Amino acid sequence: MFDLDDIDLKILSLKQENACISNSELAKELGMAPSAMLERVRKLEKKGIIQSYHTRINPIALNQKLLAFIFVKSSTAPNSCWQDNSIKDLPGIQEVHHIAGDDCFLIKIRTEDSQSLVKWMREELSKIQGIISTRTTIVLETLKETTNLTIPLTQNENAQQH
Amino acid sequence: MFDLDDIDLKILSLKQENACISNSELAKELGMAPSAMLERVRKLEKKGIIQSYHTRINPIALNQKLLAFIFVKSSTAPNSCWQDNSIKDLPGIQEVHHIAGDDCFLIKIRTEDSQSLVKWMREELSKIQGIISTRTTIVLETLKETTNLTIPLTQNENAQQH
DNA sequence: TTTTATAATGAATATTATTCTATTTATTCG
DNA sequence: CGAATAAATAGAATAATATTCATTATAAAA
Repeated sequence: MFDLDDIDLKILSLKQENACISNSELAKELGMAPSAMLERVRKLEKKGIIQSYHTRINPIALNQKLLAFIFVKSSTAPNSCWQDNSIKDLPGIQEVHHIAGDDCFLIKIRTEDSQSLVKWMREELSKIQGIISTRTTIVLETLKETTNLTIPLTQNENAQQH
Repeated sequence: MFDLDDIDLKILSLKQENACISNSELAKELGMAPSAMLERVRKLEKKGIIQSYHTRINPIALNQKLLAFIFVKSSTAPNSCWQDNSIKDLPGIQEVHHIAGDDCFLIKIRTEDSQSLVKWMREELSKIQGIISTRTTIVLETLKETTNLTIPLTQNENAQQH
C-alpha cells in the first residue's frame, strides 16, 4: 500500500524536521527538478503518508506551564465516555489514547498550573459520563517531545543530514 | 515577556493547524498587508513563540504500528540515566518526560509491533545505565493526538474559524 | 518488441516572499 | 498637552518560488 523509495524517505525526513522547506530547496537537496519534487510531495499528501503540517508553539507563551498525563478509568456501559469518546473534546487535551488491559484512557493535557488542572478536573472532566477513577501524573520536566518518527535512511542519506 | 495581541493569537491559531499557509493568505485572512504579516511572523519566530514547523507522517506508512508508553524507574545515582538523560536518544523514542513524585521517566515510543518492542527493550533500553524497573503500557487505539495548544481567541475570531 | 503507465525534465507563467521607503499609529517624556 | 521617539503598517518594486504543461525518459506489462 505504501511503497516508499529512498527519495520519499528523504523527503519525509527533511520535511518532518522543517515543514516549511521550500519545494525548490527540497528539489535541489535531492538533485531533481522542482516539478518532479512537487509531484512526489503531492502524492505523499494524497496517499495520506504526509498527514498534516503543524506549527509547534511554545506552551509558556500561551501560559500553559503545566503538563500532565491522566489515566482515566471509565465504565464500559452504554452512554459512558468509553463509548462516545467525548473526553477528546475537552479543552486543553492534546492526546487521548485507549490503553490495553485496563479499559482506560491515557490523556495528555496542558493547563496553566496545578490549580487550573484541579479546576479543569472539577469543571470539565466531571462532565464526562461514566468515569470511575483517575490517576494523575505531573510532568516535572520534558526532556524530549516530538511527533517525529524514526525514518530508516540509508547510510549515505544519513550522512548528508550533517 | 510574551505579550500577544489578538492578531498574534489568530496567526498562531491558523499556523498551528496549517503550518504551510502562505504568508499572503494569512495576510488576507487577517486583513493586513503581506509585509506587515511577515514581520509579525518573523518576530514570533525570533522570540521563540513559534518553535518549529513539523510534518506529521502516518506511522503506518513507516510500519510503526505499535505505540507504547513506558514508565522507566531509574536510580538517581551518578552515571545513571537519571543524570545524563541518555534515554531520549534511543531509536523510536518520541517523548521523554520526567515525572514528579516517583523519580521516573515516562517515555512514548513507536515500534513495528509488540515483538519489536520487546526486542527494543532487550537491545536498546538495556544499554541505559541505572534502570530499576519498567512498566509498559500498550495503546490499543489513539482517539486524538496533536501538539496543538488551546488558543484563547475572542468569540468573533472563533466564529471566523468556520 | 510493442504497448502502457509512471516519473522526470525544462520552460513558461502565476503566485508568493521579500525588501525598502513612506506613512501611520502608539508611546515616552518634557 | 504636545513634541520626540519608537513601533507597526501599507504599498510598490523586485526576487524567489510554486505551478502548469508539453516533451522526454524510464520502467513495467503484454
